[in-house]
Amino acid sequence: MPQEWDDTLRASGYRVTPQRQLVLEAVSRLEHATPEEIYADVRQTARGVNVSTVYRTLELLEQLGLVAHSHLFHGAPIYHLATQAQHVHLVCHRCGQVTEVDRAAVLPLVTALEEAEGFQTDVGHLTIFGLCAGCRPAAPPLGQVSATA
Amino acid sequence: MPQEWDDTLRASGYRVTPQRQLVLEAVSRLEHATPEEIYADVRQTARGVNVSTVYRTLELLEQLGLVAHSHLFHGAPIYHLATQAQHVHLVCHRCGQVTEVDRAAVLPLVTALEEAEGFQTDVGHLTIFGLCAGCRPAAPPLGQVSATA
DNA sequence: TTACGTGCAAAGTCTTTGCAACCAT
DNA sequence: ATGGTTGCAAAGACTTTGCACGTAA
Repeated sequence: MPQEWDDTLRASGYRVTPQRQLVLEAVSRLEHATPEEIYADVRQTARGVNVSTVYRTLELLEQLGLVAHSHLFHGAPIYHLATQAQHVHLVCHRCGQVTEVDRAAVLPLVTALEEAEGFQTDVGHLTIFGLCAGCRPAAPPLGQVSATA
Repeated sequence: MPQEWDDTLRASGYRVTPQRQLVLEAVSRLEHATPEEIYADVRQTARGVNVSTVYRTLELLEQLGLVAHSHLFHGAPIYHLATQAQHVHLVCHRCGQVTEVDRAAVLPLVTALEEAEGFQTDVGHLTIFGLCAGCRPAAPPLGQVSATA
């Protein structure tokens, strides 16, 4: 259903504007982007668009359930289409690489939390930090960030 | 070993100062606190301490592996003692309650990611969003944030 | 036509940085 | 004594807000 976004807007009493389309397209194209990146992307098409519009639009689109965000890095919210929300982000502490894994990978977790705590996990909002296959050492001590003195 | 923090500092060539002690105590006492909250707490004891010192100290203590932080809410880093790092935070979307569960609860996840992706999960950094037992409805549709129009 | 949405600029929040005085070692 | 630390204030990064004009419906 990624084509009826405009219906969703209108159905909720909001207007369909080029800015909103541009932002949604940017989120779709970039897949994982900060407001700033989305802003930059949008500007390549329409120079007039303002940052505040991007923020306001992202907020609206999130309210409507069209996009979602997670906090992958320090202070930078990352937006993505809600239709891709049902995956989990793996973020590598060392190289910063973001990998997506299917929600199936975390089903054992969801089940465990459900049983142990009665907690209903929001899988689409889940971000997992650690070391990716390429960065993890052979015998990894699960270390903290190495001090730089 | 929560008493040898000063040795850790000195061993790494850093000085032991009242400010650093106060910040560490605040993190310990508050358990889950933002820099702002830590600052407020520290000020109750020593009025002279400055915000920038709190930030600098948190950064240092994190480098040394004495404290750690996670991103629990919108843009707000939450600090806690690294000795309590090996637990997972469950954050309720509706009531905001933060629950801690033992890392054992996520072992199935860690194992699954290890096998499927070769990804080494940093359990201490893991924050899971969802609905807590008290907030989840009987037949919960895992909804987005409700629109306020 | 009507009022929702946008651009613009200013204000706000949170965090970082430069520098001289200060104090742990 | 000596250089790591701190306080202070200013700068920075990111996000929000007020208002008048533009525009979707």
